[in-house]
Amino acid sequence: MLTPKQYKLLLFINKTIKETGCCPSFDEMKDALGLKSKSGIHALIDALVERNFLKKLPHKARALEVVRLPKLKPSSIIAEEKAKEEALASSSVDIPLYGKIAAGTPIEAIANETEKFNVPLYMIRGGEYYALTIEGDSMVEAGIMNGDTVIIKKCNTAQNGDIVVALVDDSEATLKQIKKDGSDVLLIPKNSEYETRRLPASRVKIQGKLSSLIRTYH
Amino acid sequence: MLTPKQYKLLLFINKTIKETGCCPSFDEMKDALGLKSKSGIHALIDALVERNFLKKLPHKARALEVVRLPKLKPSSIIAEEKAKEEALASSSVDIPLYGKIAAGTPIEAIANETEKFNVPLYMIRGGEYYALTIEGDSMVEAGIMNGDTVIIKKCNTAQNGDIVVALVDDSEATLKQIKKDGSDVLLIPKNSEYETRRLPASRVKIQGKLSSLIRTYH
DNA sequence: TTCAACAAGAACTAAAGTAGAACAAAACCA
DNA sequence: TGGTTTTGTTCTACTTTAGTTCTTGTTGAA
Repeated sequence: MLTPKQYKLLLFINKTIKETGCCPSFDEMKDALGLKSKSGIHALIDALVERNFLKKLPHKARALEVVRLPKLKPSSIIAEEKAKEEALASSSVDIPLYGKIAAGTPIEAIANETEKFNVPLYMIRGGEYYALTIEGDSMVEAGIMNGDTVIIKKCNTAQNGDIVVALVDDSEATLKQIKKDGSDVLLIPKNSEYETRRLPASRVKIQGKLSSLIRTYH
Repeated sequence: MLTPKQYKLLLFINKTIKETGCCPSFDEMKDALGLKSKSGIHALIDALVERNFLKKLPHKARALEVVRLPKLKPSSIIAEEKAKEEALASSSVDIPLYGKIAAGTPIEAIANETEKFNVPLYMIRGGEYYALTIEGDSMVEAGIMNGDTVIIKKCNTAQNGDIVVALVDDSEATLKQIKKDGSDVLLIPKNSEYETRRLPASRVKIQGKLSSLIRTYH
């Protein structure tokens, strides 16, 4: 309907008339819009008259009349709609569920067509995440049970004691606690029936860090 | 009546005018529809003018006016909205977080002013739920660790072997596995260092059943 | 296949906005 | 009334923004 300048001017004219009772001069309008010449105001007014928002008496001073204003939605409604949209956007997100992990195929091999897993947004702040389903009981003493879903934050490095998704020899992915021991890496299961594996660091790639865990009881 | 694109564009124009008072430029419209060229916008606008949804002043900038809005939505738009609604509905809800549980105050005593805890909707189907934070290690062998958050489904009864929130003597709430033994009830911790308690059924009220568990690592 | 809708990009044209100045009409004030 | 001030009009020149037109494809449905 209107260009931004036209709209701004129309509002200014309307406001001035409402407040002072008489309409602003061209100079006042150019100051209000931050212009240095009033010729532009003239063009804007012509456009507003043409679009039937203003009436004017030619060659008369301060003889403008606002015919109508574009009807806006109340700003409260706009704010409400925005809040709704934000709530929708910020509630939760889908992250890929890459499949099961225990010992077996590396994650990237399963990473093609996968399910999505919906998690609350507060679980995933800053970074890229994916989900895995736990298979086996090698981490039960860390409270990670068979069938649990774990949320993994992608990363390449880890600190001693972190529980990570480790890829061994580019072929076998597993979730274990990691510790560095010189040039070796220890992959520590949290189950006394399993044994810690010691591997040269070159054979182990970290594919992510355990970020959270979700378990559902039937 | 209208193609999905035409419908979307018309809505966008209407929304922009209603919110800002001035109508969008071709470039803004192409961005809003995710196009890379504004020539497509031109065609869409022509179509909308032809169908008498829009009026325009040719060769004028931002000189569009919405004549009317369609009462019928293109079916693909309806489908899209449905999908969106479903996504929203299936995303998540807030349930009350009543506090910590271990041994101590009954839940209803803490139930007054509480935090909210946001969980994905698929975790809570049919029934009333609340959340608790686990304090202590009496259930570690069931994979329930100190600091975990558990989602509890309210109920009054349980089956043998369920993990429940049990209220003893109306004064002490605890999360334990439950088993019935004649007129007695067994409250079984899942930690060999703790002892099973045997209580007459009359002293034990069930306040909910363990439904799911959420753990966040630092 | 053929048609209509859609998409992209470029080339082109027109309008909007900016500025400065000159001038004419009106408003104002002794 | 006449002169002064205020105000509105018009013109040119230029830059930026916006709209139009064309060509070339793609896609999906009748």
